[in-house]
Amino acid sequence: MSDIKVVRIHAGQREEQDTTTGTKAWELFKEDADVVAARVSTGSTSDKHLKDLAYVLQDGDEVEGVDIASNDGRDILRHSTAHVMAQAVQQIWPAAKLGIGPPIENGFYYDFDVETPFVPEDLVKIESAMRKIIKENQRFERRVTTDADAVNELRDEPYKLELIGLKGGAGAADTEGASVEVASDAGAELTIYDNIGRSGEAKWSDLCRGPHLPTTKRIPAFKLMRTAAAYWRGDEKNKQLQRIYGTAWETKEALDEHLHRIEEAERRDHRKLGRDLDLFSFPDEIGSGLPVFHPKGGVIKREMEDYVRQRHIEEGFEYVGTPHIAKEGLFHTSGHLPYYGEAMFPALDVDGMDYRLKAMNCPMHNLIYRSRQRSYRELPLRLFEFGSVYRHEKSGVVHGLTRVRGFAQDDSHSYVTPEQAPGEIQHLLDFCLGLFRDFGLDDFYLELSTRETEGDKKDKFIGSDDQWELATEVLRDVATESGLELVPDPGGAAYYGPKISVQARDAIGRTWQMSTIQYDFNQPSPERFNLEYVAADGSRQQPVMIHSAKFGSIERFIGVLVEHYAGAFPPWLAPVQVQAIPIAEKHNDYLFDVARQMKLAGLRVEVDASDDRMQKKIRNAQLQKVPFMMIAGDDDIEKGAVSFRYRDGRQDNGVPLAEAIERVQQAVATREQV
RNA sequence: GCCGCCUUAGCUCAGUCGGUAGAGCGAGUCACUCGUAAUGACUAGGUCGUCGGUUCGAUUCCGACAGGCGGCCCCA
Repeated sequence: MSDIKVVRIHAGQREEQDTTTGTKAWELFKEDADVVAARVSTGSTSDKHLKDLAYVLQDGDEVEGVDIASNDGRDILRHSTAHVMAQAVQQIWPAAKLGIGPPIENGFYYDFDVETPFVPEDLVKIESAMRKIIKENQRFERRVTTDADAVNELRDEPYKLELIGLKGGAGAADTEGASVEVASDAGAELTIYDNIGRSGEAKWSDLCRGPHLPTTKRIPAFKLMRTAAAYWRGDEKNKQLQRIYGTAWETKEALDEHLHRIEEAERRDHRKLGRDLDLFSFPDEIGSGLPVFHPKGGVIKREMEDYVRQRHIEEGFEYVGTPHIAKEGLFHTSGHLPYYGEAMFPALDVDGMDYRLKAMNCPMHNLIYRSRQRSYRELPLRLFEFGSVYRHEKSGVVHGLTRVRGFAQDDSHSYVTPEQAPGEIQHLLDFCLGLFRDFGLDDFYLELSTRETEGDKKDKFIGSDDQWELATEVLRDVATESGLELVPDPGGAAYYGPKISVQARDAIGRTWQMSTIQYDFNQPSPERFNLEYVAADGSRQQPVMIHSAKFGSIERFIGVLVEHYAGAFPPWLAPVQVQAIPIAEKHNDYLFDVARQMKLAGLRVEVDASDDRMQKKIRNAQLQKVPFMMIAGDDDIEKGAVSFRYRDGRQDNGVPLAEAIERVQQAVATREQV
C-alpha cells in the first residue's frame, strides 16, 4: 500500500519510479555511482531536506538522487571523509577525543583533543590509515538512539556529550558546527552513524545527524591539507583542540583542479606581488603590520586617493583634516575607549597628560561639526578625509596589507536629520557600489551587521531597542533594494549602531570587509558629543550620524586590487604605463625624447637604458606587467614612429608618434583594463 | 593573544649528524649593439633573525624575544 516516488536523474535523463519501501527506494540508487544520497520531500510539508533514505522514507515521500558533484553531494562526500579521518585518528591515537567535523567550503575539518599536537608527518600516517578504511568499503549506517542511550554510549567522548546536552536547548544556535552532529531543533531524533565492516561488525561510530555516503568506497579523492588549533565551540575561554583540514572531491581530476587553483591563487598573493613588483614592504625595524609604500606602490595609492577624493567632492562631501593623536578624554566621550580600548595603542604621556593614537576619526569630525551652531539648512553635512588610524591588532591576525596596525581610512561622516537618513544611506551605498565597479571589482556581497540581543555580549551595544530596530530596518531596506546578496551578521554591529558592509574576496577565498556604512544615533547624543542643529521651527534637534568608508582602508583595498588584477593593473593605475625599450643603445636618445613628450602628456613612462638586450628588456617589462611596451629601432626612427608590444603579447609596428601618445592617453582615460 | 610550523646573500632555496657556509636569479664591472619573454665572462654581497644558556668550540642543541606563515579568537 506504500507509495514512494523515486526520481533518478542520470546523465541528464529524468526517470521516475514508484516503490513501496525505503530500502527498495535506495536499491534504485545504489548502483548509480554518481548518486550519493537522496533528497526527500515529504507530502506533508514543502520542506526539502536530505536524509539517509533507507531508514526514513515514509508513505507519500518523493526521493530524488543527489549527484555527488552537486553542492549537497560534495558536502555529504566531505562530511563522510571527515568521519573516515576521525576513525583513522582514533585508530592511531585511541585516546583522541572527538570534537566536531563538518563540511566547509571546498573541504572539511575535524577537531580532536589529543595529548600532543599533530605534526605534518602525522597527516601522511592518517592519510594512509584512511585509504585502508576506504578500501575496506565500510557501510555508513544510520541508527536512531535516545538521549539516555547516547549518553551511555558516548561516555568517553566528553565533547559529544556536551553537544547532546545542547540539543534543543538554549545556546544550540550559537555553535555553528554543532548542527552537523545533532539536530538543533527540540524534539528531533538523535542519531548515530556506525561504520559497518565486511562481516557486519561496527568498526567505528559517531554522533551525527548525517547524511552520509552509502559506503566508504564512494570517496573518490581526498587530501589532508593542514593542521591548526581551534577553540572548542569557537570560544577563546575554552580549550584549544587540534584541527585537521582536508578536502575531498568527486574525482581525482576535480581534486587536482582544486589543488591547482590554490597554487594559482598563491601566485597572485598581494604579499608576493608587492615584493616582486616593488610596490611596498614591511620593514622589521618599523614594526609588525606597518607597511611602507615604495614609489610604484605610491603611484597606485595616489591614483586611488585622487580619484576617490574627486568622487567624494562630486557626491557632496567636504574634505577635512585632523591630527593623528588626541587627549584620551576624547575617546572616553565618544565611548570608544571603554569598548575598544584594548585595540588602541597604549597611552602616550605628554607633559603628564595621556594622549592616544587615534583608532577612528569620528570623534574629531564630531568636533568639526560642533565647532559652531548648525542649521537644518546645512544638512546633510558631509565631512571626508583620509584619516590615518592605528589599531593594536593582536599579533596573530596581522596579514599583509589586509590586516595592518596603521592605515588610512577614506573616512566620511554624514550628519543628517532623521528623515534624511534613509535617503543618505541609499546614496552612500550607490556611491560605494559605483566606486567598486570603477575599480573593476565584481566579486563581493553585502553583510548586514546587527546587535546581539542575548548572551553576555548584548551589553556591548548601547542605545534603546526602538533606536536599534529603526536603524536596522532602514539599513535592511536599502541593502535589500540593491539586489545584491545580503548575508546577516548578528552581533557584528558597532556598539553605537548597525552597519552594512561590502565584503570582497582575496585570491585564496578569504573575505575582507571593505566599505562600511554605519547608522549612529549614539555619538550625537547629549551624553556623548551633544550634536545639535536648529530646526525650521527654531528647536534644537539631534542629528543622525552616518559613518561610511568606501575603500574601507586604502591599504586593504590596494591588497585586494593587487590580487584581483594579479598585479596587471589597468593603465590608469599602472605604476609604469609605458616601458620604452630601445633595440640597441644608439636608439636610447630617440626614446628619451619620446618619453619626455609622453611625460608632458601626463603619462608615466620609463626608458630601459640598461645594457641588457632588448629581448631581456621585454621579458622584464612583461614580468613587471607593464601595459604598454614601446620599442624603437632604426625602422621606427626613420618613420618618426614607435612599435608597441602590449601586455597580452599583441604587437603593433610603426605607429606614428602622435598617434602612439594618444592611444596610451585614451587607454588611461577610460579607466578600463586592457 | 592562543596552537603549530618557519627565519641561511636583495629574492628563491641548498647545506653543516656541533669544527664560522653554497647555487640560481638579482646587483656591479667589462665585452657584445642585438627587432618582440633570459648574451657571455668576471666581481662584490652572509658575525646563518636578536639576546642568553649548554659546550673546548654553536649557524647547527636548549630558552627567551622579534619577525613571518597557517588556523583559532578578535576585527570600531
